[in-house]
Amino acid sequence: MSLNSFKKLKSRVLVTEEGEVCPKCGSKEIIVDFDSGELVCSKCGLVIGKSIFMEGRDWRSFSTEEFRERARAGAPVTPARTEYGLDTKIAYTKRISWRALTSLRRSQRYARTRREKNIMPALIKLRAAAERLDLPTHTVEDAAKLYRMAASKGLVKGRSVNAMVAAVTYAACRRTEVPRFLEEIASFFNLSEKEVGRTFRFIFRKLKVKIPPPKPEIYVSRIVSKLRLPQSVTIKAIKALRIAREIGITLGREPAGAAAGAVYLATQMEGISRTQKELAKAVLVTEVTVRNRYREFLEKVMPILKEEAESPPPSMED
DNA sequence: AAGACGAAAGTGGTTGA
DNA sequence: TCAACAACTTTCGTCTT
Repeated sequence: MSLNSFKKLKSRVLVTEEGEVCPKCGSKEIIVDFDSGELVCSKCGLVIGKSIFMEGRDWRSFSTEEFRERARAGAPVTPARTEYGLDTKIAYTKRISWRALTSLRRSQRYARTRREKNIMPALIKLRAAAERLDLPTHTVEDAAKLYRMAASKGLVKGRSVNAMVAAVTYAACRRTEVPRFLEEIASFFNLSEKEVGRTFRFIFRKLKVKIPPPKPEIYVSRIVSKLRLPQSVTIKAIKALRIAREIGITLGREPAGAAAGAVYLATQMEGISRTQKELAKAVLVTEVTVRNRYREFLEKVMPILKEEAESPPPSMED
C-alpha cells in the first residue's frame, strides 16, 4: 500500500504487524479502522482483530473517587482529550521505510493541528472546572462532546471560549442529572449567570439539542448530605416529590425549591429540626420559596402521603 | 432572641399577540 | 417588539417557641 492510498483512507492507519496475515486472501496489508477500532484487511475487508487501541490507562485521576469511576468505565477513548486520547498512538511497522513513516507522522500531526488545536484550551479549562466542581467522568465527557459539536458548527467563533465551556459544562450537568447550579458554574468561570445562560440557550437552540428541566429529586441527596440528614428523610422527600409530580404541583416551579420544600416536610415528619434558612441555603433559594413549597406540600401532598402509609402494606416497588 | 409565617412590592424571564 | 403574566426574591411586621 502506497502512502498516497493511505492518505485517501484518512481515518485509517496502516499497521501491518510482523507475521500478521489475512487468513482469507493472504494479504499482509492490515489496517486499523479508527471508527471501530478494528483490525481490517485492506484488500478484502475481513475483520481480523478486535482492537489495537492501547489497553492500559491513558487517563489520570484526581482523586480515588474519580479513579474508581474511570476504572469502572474502562474506556480508553474519551472526547475529553484531544484526538479522543488517541493522538500519539499511531502506526508502527517494520515494513514501511523510515522516510515514509516520518512523512506519515508529519501528516498526522498536521491533521491534529488543524482539527484539534482550536479546542485544546477549551478542554484544559473544562478539566480544571470538572476537578473543582467535582463532576463525574461521564459528565465531563458529555461536556467535551457538546463542545466539539458546537465547535464543528462554528458556534465558537467570535464568542468567548470561557462562556462556551461554562455553557457546555452546565448543559452536561443537566443532561447527566448532576445537581449543579448555573450560578456555581458561572462563578467558577468568573462570568455572570446571565452571560452563561445566554450562551447556553444560544448553542442549544442552534444545535437542536433538547435539555429537559432538572428533576427535583436530584437535589434531595445534595441537601441531605449537606445538612447531614438521615436516609429516612431522603426516602420521605422523594416520595413526597413523586406525589407532587402526579398531582402536578411541581410543573413550572423551581425544582431546587420544590426539593427543599419536600425535604423540609420530611424533616418535620421525622421530628428533626432544621431551619428553613438552612434548607434554602443548600439549594440557593430563599426561605420564602421553601416556605411556599412546604405549604403546598402540607396542603396537597401530606393527605395522600398519609393515606398511602396507612392503607396497603408497603409494596416491593417502593 | 431566633425562627416561622404571610403580605406587599420589585425583578427577570417567558409567552402570545 | 411589547405587554401581560407567573414564579421567585426582598423586605418587613407579627406571631410562636
